[in-house]
Order: sequence, then C-alpha cells, then structure tokens
Amino acid sequence: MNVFKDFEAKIKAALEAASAAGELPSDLDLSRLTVEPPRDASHGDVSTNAAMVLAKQAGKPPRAIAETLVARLRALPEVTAAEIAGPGFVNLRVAAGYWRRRLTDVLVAGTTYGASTMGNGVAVNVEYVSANPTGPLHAAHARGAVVGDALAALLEKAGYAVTREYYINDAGAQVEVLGRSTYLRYREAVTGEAADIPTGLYPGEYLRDVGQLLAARDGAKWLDKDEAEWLPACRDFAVETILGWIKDDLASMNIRHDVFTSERALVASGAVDSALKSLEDQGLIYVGVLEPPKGKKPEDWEPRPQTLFKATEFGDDVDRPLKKSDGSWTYFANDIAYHLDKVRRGTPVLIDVWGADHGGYVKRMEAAVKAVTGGQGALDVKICQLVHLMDNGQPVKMSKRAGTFVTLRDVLDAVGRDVVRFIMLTRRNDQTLEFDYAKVREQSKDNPVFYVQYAHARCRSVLRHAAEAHADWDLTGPGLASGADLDRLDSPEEVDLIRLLLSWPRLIEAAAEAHEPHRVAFYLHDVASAFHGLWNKGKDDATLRFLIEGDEGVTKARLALVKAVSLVIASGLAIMGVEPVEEMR
RNA sequence: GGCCCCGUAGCUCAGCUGGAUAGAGCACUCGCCUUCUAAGCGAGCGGUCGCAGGUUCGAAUCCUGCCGGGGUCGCCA
Repeated sequence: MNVFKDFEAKIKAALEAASAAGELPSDLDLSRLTVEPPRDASHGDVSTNAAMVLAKQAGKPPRAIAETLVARLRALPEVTAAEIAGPGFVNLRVAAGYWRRRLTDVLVAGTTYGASTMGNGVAVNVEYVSANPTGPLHAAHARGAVVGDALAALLEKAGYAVTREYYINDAGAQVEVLGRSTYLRYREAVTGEAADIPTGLYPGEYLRDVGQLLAARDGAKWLDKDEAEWLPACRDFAVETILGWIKDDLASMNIRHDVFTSERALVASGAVDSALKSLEDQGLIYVGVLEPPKGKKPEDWEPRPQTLFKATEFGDDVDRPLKKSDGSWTYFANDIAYHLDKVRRGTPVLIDVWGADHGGYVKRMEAAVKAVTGGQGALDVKICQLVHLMDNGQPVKMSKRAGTFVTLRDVLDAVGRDVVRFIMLTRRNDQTLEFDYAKVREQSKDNPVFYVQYAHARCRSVLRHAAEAHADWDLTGPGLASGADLDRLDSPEEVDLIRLLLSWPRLIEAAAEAHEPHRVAFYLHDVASAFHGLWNKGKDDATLRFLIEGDEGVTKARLALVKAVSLVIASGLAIMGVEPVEEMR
C-alpha cells in the first residue's frame, strides 16, 4: 500500500477528531488536501497542506489549524516529530522503524509491488502505432509504439482494464495507390521486364517483394484481367502482406495488440452512416463553404460547398469536412465512427497515441468524440514529437529498401530492443528526442539504459555471492522478509533508499493518472543512482558493504534491501518492456 | 496568418497537475580502485525558469499579450 495514502488516512482521521472536539467546523471539504513527500528531504518525510487548504473554510489562520493538527499527529506512534513550517505546512518525521517495517511490503509482493487498485477496473482503450499498411514501420513509429505499450502496461499496473488496439487504415485513396504500385511490381515479377514506377505511386523497393510473393501465389493469373479485378486483389494482398511485416516488427519489440480494427470493415458495416446519422439528428451537420485558411494565397483557394461537422461548437477552430466530392466519407468521418465504436464496445476512456504530424487533428477529434458520445467518452491524445536519429552526431542514412525513410527494423538491428524501448521513454512524449546510436550503446553512466541495468546487475551479483557463501539461507523476497532483522538497516543512506523504494506505488498512480510513462524511466534512474551511491559507501568503508563476513544479522538485513532494489527495478523495467539483466557483459 | 507543442544552469533534460532555498546528468575543478563489477561514487562551480502583465496567502507550473524554435493548416490518411 502507498505509504502516503496511509498517512493521508491518519491525517484525515485527526481532522475529523478535531471537528468532533469542536476545534474545527464539521463537513470540511478535503478535496484539495495533499499528502506528499516534501521537496526538500530536510523538511521531513511527509508533508501536508491541510492547514492552508482549510484556512478559508474554517475561518482561522493556517497556523492555528496547523497547531490543532500537529497536536493530534504527535500522538501517533510512528510520528517522531510534527512541525509547522513556512506558510502553514505540517511536516511529519516518521520513525525509521516505520520505513524499515514497510520494506517487507516490497519483499513479499515481489515484482507485483506497486500494483494499485486506483483504476478500479475501469476499461481503457489505448490505440497506438496504427501505421498505414502501405510500407514497413518507420523509425518514427517506434516512439509511438513504445509510449503506447508502456502506457498500457502502466495503466494495467494501476488497476485499469486495458485494451491495446491498432487501427488499420486500409480504406481510401492510399491503398488504391498501393494496389496499383503492387500491380506494376507483380507484372515485373511475372514478365521479368523492369517496371517504370510513375510519380504518384509508391517507388519503395519493398513492393518488389510483395509483387514476387503475389506472383508466386497466383502466377500470371492477373495479367490479362481488367483493373476492376486485379486492383482489389493486389490491394488486399499488399495490405495483408505488409501488415504481416508490421506485426513481425512489433513482435520483435515485444509489442502485441489485443484488437486490430479494419477501417474498410468498419465502413462496410455501416458504422459510419450510423455514427454520422446521430450527429445529423443533433443538427451538427450542414452544407457550407469554408473560409480560406489565413495566410493562404487566394489563387490556391476556390470556395466550394462541403458537408461539414460543427466542430466549432465543441472547441475546434473551424468546422470540418465529412464528405469528399465523390460522395464518399473523409478519413475524419470514418474516424468519428471508429471512436464511437470503441466507446460502444465498452471502453469509455480512450487514449490515442499519435505522431507529431497529427497535432493539427487533435482538436477536431476531441470535439467529435464529445459530440458523438454525448459527453460520455473521454479522449486523451498523446502526441509523440519527432525523433532525430543520429549516429555519432551524423544523421542516420535512410533505408535502402524503403528508399525515403529509416525503418524501425534498421534501428532495432542497430541498437537492440531494450535500448529502443528504454531511450524512447527518457523524454516526455511532447518533447523532441535525439536518438544517437553511438550514445545509447555506450557503456557508461551517461547512458541511462546502461546505468539502470548496471544497478540491477550489481544487485543480482551480490545475491549470487550470498547464495554461494550461504547455501542454507532463504534469499527469496518472503524469505528475507521473515528471516532478516530490518532494524539493522540503520544508516541514513539505507533509510533514504527504503523511502525511495516505498514511493514506487505513489509514482505509478501519479504517472498513470497523468498518462506519462516516462516518469517510470526517471524514477528508475533515481533508484539506480541511490543504489550506486550505497554501493560505493562500501568502497570507502568495508563495514558498509552488503556482505559482512561473520555478521549474519546485518548481512541478511542488507540483502533484504538489495533484493528489494532489484525487485523494484525489475518491476519498473517490466512496465517499460525492458528485460532486466543478471550481469553486464 | 490560424491552431498545436516547446523555451528551466554553457549543453541535454526533470520538476510529483499551485507550495518551502528550482533539481539531475554532461562539460569544467578537486578527491576516491590490495575490497561484493571504479562500466562506479563523492565534493565544488554554474539559473532574472524566453519577456511583460494578471489571478493567488504562494506561480517554472494557471490566464492574457508579445518574442524565439518546431509541427500542422479545405475532398492525404
């Protein structure tokens, strides 16, 4: 259990007792009350703003309320000091013994430590990757893939029921272009005559593979057919084949989606007509002429009537088109239906992870979700900013096979899965990220992947040494929890590290609530740093090493701490999808 | 031009959704290896949180307007 929740309950109980005693009014609004670690550890272990938040309601100055609160909190056995500071903070110092006892929570829970019931089983749909099935995944997709997957894992850890979803954009003009491009490569494969790919079609080398596979399957079957016959065949074959590649690439990153939804199937099911009908019934659709975008040259602009959605009524800047001139739905219209579909499938909370180029699309989608679900669905769009791929400061060359971009496969081959997954989470998603092959492969503390892995490996190393020297000791988490006298962890550094480990549940809840998986990466860096520091204490003073010959009591206590560190790091890496290593090579 | 994101130490970035003296890493200056992996650790140096207003007991954080960088902008998805 989250230790700060524990103290929050104690503080609220103290306030209620004060109300009952007539020192404070009853029915206090405690919604803005926070119980947190103070920023500066020298202020204590637990801090609350209760007195300041309640000052107005109680009609008393903050310090007077603080006095009341402090008097009651001092009586708690685990509180060694309660002080009023600054404008009215109440700071508590908690007995070191409290923290030490709590360490057993980590040892008993193992890598499930930090799991929360905060989400209460609420269904959340996280949609990520959703790359168009017209070519292999780009390096840029890696970021969205990792952020989405880690966010999904984080939400699961926080107690939400998560669906991981991929939206296949297999409708519209782009897949027609794919079909035509594939046909040329197919003909090339069958006849042996090099194809000339006109502009407007996809020139990528990878379509040669698709053409050859189609030729292998169907032979010359399509050569003398009409376009009306070969186009759907080529299109569907290409989509299926390329989607297979995409799934392979994702599997290489240990990313698996629960649901793949086809845009084409969605349209065919009539979902779009039905979704748009509901907007129409609400009077949110009309035919109108849009103003030209400001700053656009007038000669590029011809006013024309379009079927529009009143996005402006839901916070967007302009109304948005729903129909193309040929009468078919726009991508946006399909997307409205798709989001409604997700809500109707039973997930009221929607998260979309998109690339930077879709930033301009966020407002209209949020507006549409509001409109089409009658405010029932909540959509949060996470935009992943650009990734600048470098190698030793030089931009990485584009893929030969794909022609115009670096593929995700190239990046994986260059640095490996764990490095990609970790580094992609070392920035907030809305911050651009520089990804330098040379830097992320470096084995030094400048490389956060290495630094965190090294801390875990050091823990495992200590535990291996202990197991060799004392084959009869139970070094499992529960074994150490019951077999170690944790009061032997008496140095301030050890208690600091315990406190940090015990803040893991709180971090998970905060990160899950904010939809910010990167916080896990920063937290693990902190844990690793504290552990490396403790390790080096043993370099300066041999009595501070973890394994003390002839002192079973202190050794077991320290092994319990080491074990707990390894468990928390492993638990954090699991959310990030990174494999913890046993030793560095 | 409209909209979105970003602007924090010389550099790369955190900052727990409004709290206390704004934190790490790199770089620079010192110090620590007969010892569980020194692939590491410690100390020092370094900031008008882009600028100007506003809200508040209290602002890097919220609001408004500027400045700078990136992205995007009517039947591409």
